[in-house]
Amino acid sequence: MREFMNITKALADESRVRTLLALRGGELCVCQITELFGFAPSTVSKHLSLLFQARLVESRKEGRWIYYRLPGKNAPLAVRQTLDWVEKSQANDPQILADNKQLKKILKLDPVELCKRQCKK
Amino acid sequence: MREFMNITKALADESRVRTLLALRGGELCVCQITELFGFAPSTVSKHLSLLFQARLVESRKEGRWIYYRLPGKNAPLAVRQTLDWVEKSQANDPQILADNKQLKKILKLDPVELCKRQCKK
DNA sequence: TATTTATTTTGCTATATGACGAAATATGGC
DNA sequence: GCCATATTTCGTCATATAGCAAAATAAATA
Repeated sequence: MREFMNITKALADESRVRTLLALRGGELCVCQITELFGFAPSTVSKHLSLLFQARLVESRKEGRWIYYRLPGKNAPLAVRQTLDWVEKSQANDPQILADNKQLKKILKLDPVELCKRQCKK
Repeated sequence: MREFMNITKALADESRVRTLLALRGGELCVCQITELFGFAPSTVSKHLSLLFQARLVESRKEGRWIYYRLPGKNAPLAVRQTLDWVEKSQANDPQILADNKQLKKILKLDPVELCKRQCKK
């Protein structure tokens, strides 16, 4: 139950749901997700931390960057069922479609420049 | 998205998840659910109201009693998928099994006596 | 080693939420 | 109509959460 409630609480915030759907296209570093939402990096980090605790995302460190991604086949059944359900429910939501579009633009930018720019702020 | 977030927020509370699973055995009146949790009736009413807004439960008025139940086949797809997911995930959870056991005892009591007792408190 | 920079942690504030009890709203029975 | 009672609504309090900015970490580079 505890684990399940970690999952439902993680899903009870729109930004976190949008994050999960944004990750469908592949892993993203924190600054790319930050760019997508326009939040402070610390806010995004907190959201990712909650998703991570619920095991709804995995992460990978590469130098100074930390990439977050959806979990693979080896993920717990509960997690996979959750992600299936969320994707099925929201794949065609207007907000999610807009996010996808915005993400494409972000992915075209040089991530190094992107991060640098955010740190200046 | 709004509707989906209503659902995820409704699920982000343990009592509400337990309520959904308690209703698998059939409709229950508010005082029966109140008895199960030991909360104040107003608290239970609020929880049911949130579940209702998310369309995760339906209700039926019979005299002074209001019965809540899981929605039928005519429920929106999103709702049915949600309930399937919750049931699949939690059907064997120890807390839920304990609730089932407790529910059996409650169902043996005369609901009229049950409600009367709660109003005295 | 010192500096830059990507991310997280911490401290803070505003808002949201869960709990209760009291009051309000039905509805049935006298 | 008046009382009893099942449920909801309202007001209040304590706690949880989302947001930010600033400080702390961690890692590449000068």
